[in-house]
Amino acid sequence: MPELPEVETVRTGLSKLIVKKIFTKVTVFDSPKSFPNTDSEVDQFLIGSTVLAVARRAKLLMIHLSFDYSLVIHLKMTGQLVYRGEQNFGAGHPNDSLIGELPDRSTRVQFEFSDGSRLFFNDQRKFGWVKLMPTVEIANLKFMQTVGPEPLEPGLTKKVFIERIRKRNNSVVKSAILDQSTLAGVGNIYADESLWGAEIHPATRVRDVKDEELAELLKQIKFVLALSIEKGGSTDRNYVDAEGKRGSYIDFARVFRREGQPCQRCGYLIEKIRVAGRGTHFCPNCQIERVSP
DNA sequence: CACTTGACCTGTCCGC
DNA sequence: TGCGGACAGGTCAAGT
Repeated sequence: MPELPEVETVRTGLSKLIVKKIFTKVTVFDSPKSFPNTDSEVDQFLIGSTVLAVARRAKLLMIHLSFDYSLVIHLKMTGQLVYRGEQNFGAGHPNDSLIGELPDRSTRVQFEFSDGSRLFFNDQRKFGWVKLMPTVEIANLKFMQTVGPEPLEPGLTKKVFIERIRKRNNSVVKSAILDQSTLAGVGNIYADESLWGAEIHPATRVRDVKDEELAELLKQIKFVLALSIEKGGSTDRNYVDAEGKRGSYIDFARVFRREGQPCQRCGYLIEKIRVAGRGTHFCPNCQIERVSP
């Protein structure tokens, strides 16, 4: 579930909630995959440390700590990072929260701070992970060495984007933009949304897409990601922010989960097919697949 | 090598 | 209502 806008929303929320807090206790309900560190590493480098900052690169979250250590977190499909103050219920109105009292059966790790507040790492499908490591080692992670540019950074010009995506000329365009080494942060939702915006059929080979269409695709990717960050991300089923609240991008989605509904551009009914092994939503009238001769 | 497919898990929904 | 199968937003390893 969490793609760039969701992870960025969690990052923003956590920045407001946990910076300067001091870790006092960690309870791991499901190791080693969720949290592979040994007790002695945790005692030595996490307990007693202070949160300096919360950062993001692609879909990875990093909680930087004193003593030059960091917690690195990937939410994968169903991961959540939810903060709770001293009272164990969601922030705001009860309706804002998708989840009840914590920990619950999806809780993998519980972190406690010196002021009594807590941070929960929940993950129903157990694909996500949390790892405590020296901050300097983050750059050596294989993922960090291969991941492409941030789509919302000014450095990602259309020239750079076209150059990178052309390396996947033989792939279908949806697969190429889902590839984190092409650019960072696009997942299934925003792939479909941006391809609709650029009027490109998701199964078109990259080689059959013109440069100016790729430039438009990049523009649409930037647009949908920025819009979604503004809306607090997409909550399809699982995703919640650091306060347990849902995001509202889905209300603005043009194709994702809108099969059978009229296209906002032409009125044809949105269809759902499989492309690159993923559920794919598109308009069969304004996104026509082209095949090279 | 470039690209696609299956595996990792649990929960939910749909059809019989 | 019960049960089997398909499917779910990400990434990697294995296979073609």
